[in-house]
Amino acid sequence: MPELPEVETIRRTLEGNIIGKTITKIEVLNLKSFHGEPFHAEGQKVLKTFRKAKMLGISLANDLTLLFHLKMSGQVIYQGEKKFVGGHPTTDMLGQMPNKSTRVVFNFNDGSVLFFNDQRKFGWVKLMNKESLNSDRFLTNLGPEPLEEGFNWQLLRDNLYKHKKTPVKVALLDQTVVAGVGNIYASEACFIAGVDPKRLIGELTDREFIKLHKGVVESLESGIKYGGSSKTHFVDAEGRKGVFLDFAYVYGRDKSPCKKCGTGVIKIKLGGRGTYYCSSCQS
DNA sequence: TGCCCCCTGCAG
DNA sequence: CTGCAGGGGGCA
Repeated sequence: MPELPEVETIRRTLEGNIIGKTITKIEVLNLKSFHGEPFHAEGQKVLKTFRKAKMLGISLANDLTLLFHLKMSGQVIYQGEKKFVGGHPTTDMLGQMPNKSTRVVFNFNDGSVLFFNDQRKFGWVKLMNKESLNSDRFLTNLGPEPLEEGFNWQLLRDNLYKHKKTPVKVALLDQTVVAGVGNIYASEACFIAGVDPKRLIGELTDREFIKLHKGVVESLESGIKYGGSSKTHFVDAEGRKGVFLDFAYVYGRDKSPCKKCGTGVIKIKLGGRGTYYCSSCQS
C-alpha cells in the first residue's frame, strides 16, 4: 500500500502519540509478521520515530528499533485510551480493533494501543539492533531520499542509467535508484515530467531528466500535502484516509479526461504493474 | 531483466 | 470464476 508519502503521513500522525511512552506488552497474532523476540522491546520507552524509504522506524531506549514495512496492505493505527471513551475516529471509521487483519498489537503503559494490521500478510515488523540496521542489504542499498538535500537531477539520471533499456516508469520503482517511489507516484512523476512512461532510460535527454526530477519531488510532496492515497487500505495513524487521489493527474483515472488537455487517460501494464498516462501530454 | 511467489479480498 | 491490488525477494 504505502509509498513514501503514506509512510511519512503515518509517521507524522503517530509520533506525538507514542513518544515517551513505554511498551508494556507486544502480542504477535501472526508469527510471520514479527521478526525477533518481542520481550526485547517490552519495558522500553519510545524515543523517536523516523522514516526510511517506505519503512517506518520506532527507536527504543535500549538502542533497538522496531522497523515496519507495510508492503501492499499494512496499516499502523494508534488508539488512545482517553479518546476511545466517547468515540475514537479510528473506531468510528474502521470498526472495532483488533480486527481480522490485525497481526501485531503493541500495548503502552498509559493504556493506549498500536495495531499493525496487514490483510495480505506481506508486511513485517522487525526488531533490529544497530548492527542489523547497518548490515541489512535492502537498507544499505537504498537510493537517495528524494525529499532530502542532495537529491538533484544529475543524481537521479546517474542512478537511472543502470537501467538503460528499462521503461522509465519501471526504473523509478527500483528502490536503489531513488527511495520511496512506488506505483502511484511513479505514474504521477512521469505525467508531471511530460514523459511517456514507456520511454527507455537510455533515450531520455538531460532536459527530460530535469523534468523527471521535478516530477518525482512534486508528486511526493503533493502526496504528503494531501495525507496520502487511500485507494483501499491506507489510513494514517489516527485512522484518517488521505485524499491525494482526488488530486492525482493520472493514477486511477483511466478513461477519464486528462486534467490538462482533456484527452482520455490510458491504462497499460508495464513491468507487470498498472501504469497510467496521457498520450497527448506525455511523449 | 523478466517471471513467479508471498497472501487476502474485492470488482468485474 | 479470473484478474487485479500503494511491494519486493528469489530464481533462472
